[in-house]
Amino acid sequence: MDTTTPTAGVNFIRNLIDDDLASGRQRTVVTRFPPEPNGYLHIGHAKSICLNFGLALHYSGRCHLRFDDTNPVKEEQEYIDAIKADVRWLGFDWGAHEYYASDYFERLYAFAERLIEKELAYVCDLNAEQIREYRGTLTEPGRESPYRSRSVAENLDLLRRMRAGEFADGTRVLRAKVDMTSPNLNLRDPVLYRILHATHHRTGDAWCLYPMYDFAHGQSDSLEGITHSICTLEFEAHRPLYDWLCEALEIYHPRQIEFARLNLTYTVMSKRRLLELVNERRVAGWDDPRMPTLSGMRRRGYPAAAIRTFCERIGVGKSDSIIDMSVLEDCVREELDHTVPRAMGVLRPLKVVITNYPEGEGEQFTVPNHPKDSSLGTRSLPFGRELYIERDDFMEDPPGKYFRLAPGREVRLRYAYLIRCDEVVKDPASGEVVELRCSYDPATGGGATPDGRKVKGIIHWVAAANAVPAAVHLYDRLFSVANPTADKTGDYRDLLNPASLEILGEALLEPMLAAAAPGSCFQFERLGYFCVDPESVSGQPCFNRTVTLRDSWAKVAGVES
RNA sequence: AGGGGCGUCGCCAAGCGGUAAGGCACCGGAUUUUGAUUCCGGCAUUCCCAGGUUCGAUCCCUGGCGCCCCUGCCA
Repeated sequence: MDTTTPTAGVNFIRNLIDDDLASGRQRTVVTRFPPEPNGYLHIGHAKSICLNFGLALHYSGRCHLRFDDTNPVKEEQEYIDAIKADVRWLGFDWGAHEYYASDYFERLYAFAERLIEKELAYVCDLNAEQIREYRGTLTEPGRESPYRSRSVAENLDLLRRMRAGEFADGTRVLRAKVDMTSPNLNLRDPVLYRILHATHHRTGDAWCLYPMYDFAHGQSDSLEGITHSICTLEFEAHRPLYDWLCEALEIYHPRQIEFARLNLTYTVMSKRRLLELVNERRVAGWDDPRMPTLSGMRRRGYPAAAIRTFCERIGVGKSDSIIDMSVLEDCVREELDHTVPRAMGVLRPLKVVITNYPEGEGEQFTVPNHPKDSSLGTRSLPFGRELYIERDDFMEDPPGKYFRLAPGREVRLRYAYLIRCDEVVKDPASGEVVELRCSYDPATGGGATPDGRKVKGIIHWVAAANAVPAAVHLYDRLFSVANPTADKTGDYRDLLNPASLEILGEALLEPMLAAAAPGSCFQFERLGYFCVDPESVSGQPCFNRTVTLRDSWAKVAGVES
């Protein structure tokens, strides 16, 4: 956590908690992260996780992991497993505090009977459509259900028979008796329980009656002694109901606090849409490196520490916002720059022959693995007469500020020699440049420049003799517009970036990279950060580009073209 | 004349009556065997608008304007 600025980590929620602690309203802080296991976690969840677990850490309290599993038709064990793995990977530990709303089903049911006994709930026989009609509209009050005044005995009998499975799905619900004329629609006798003859991933067929969010979430919070129940803005209108239920049930009453959910440019952040992308095969899966999911980012090579820094940096507020992707990328680069070893890799190879270098010979240069952190050690880099350089590092007719290789020009081969381009060999048929014939200055080995001559261009390279062939996946933004869901009349899927994935099959890497372990990350000098794909096989590695390096040349070149 | 919430630099975000923090982005410039990193410097006389209270208002009051959320037996 950044402690260099006095306001780091401070937000309105911290202020509210400080007040609660100072006034004696609370003595400790207990938060919870309450995912529904119906999809994979994304960076928006990371904001909530960092907030809730971060608060617990800051106040020496605790944070529970609670699965909000009240809708069996959408939830699966697969999601539970993935969510736990993601939270752990992000660096948080819920200890023994792993809970499930479904573990409270019996107690929740008892709460329902208590509400009926207090004449604050009733079984309603209206169907879904009728309930909607009776609810009224935003500007007109609703009407009371004809079943609203059933006796306690009848309600209890009906609810018990509902639980016993006597009635079909949709035929009856349990409703809270609040106020059908409330301007807050959530208070117009909200549904508390619905009949669902569905098998639950944890409770099996024990129940055919399942509580709604409003009758499960706050009650679970209460049972667990949550002091601050932090959720996103769309639940603000539910808070009066949250409060009403705690009062009606006369149970411990946590405080609900709402904050703005995270939005990021060039991506989408709803589980519904992410599920669509997965199901419609527009991406390779939940962990596709282009996805804003934690599993996707992990596969992409984003370090967990970078995501934590990001969540700290963006702050917590109540205004709808959309964070620029560059903020996240900056966090990723910062983390990787400090921690990751450098390597040489050529993505789009162009053959270079050093004509004055002795044939059949070679040498090894000992080079540092990190320019500033010597603790990362050194490695040996082979050099020889035949090399490969990046195609982008040669231009036959370069523009003004280009200072890489061109006919007659001299550049430094990083950590090796100065070379001059003497001749350009082209494919006679296509005119494509296929080889460069260069000469080197033997006095400039290992970076030396005895005569002090100024050579601005430094390019990366790989010796042909022992280059490792590799596949490289280049990832770019998933969508081609900053806010793909802004236009409500269009389909966000039409805005997918067709160039979000580019597969390079002919990259050549330095020998050391052949043995790189899956998941390990490197900076390919001058190109960006790359990590070994988890499904990569040894000897024929597959690298994912995590993020490019900042490229001020690209800006200049872009302006000139 | 439904209710709730929000409006401080291009994007986030501090600020809580005493005269606009910070980050990202952007623009310079220095160092550099990565056009990277690092480092220096620039970047809101102004806080949605209009009135009012006050010696003094981004912070208080009044009235506008704009955006978001709520009419699932989803969460």
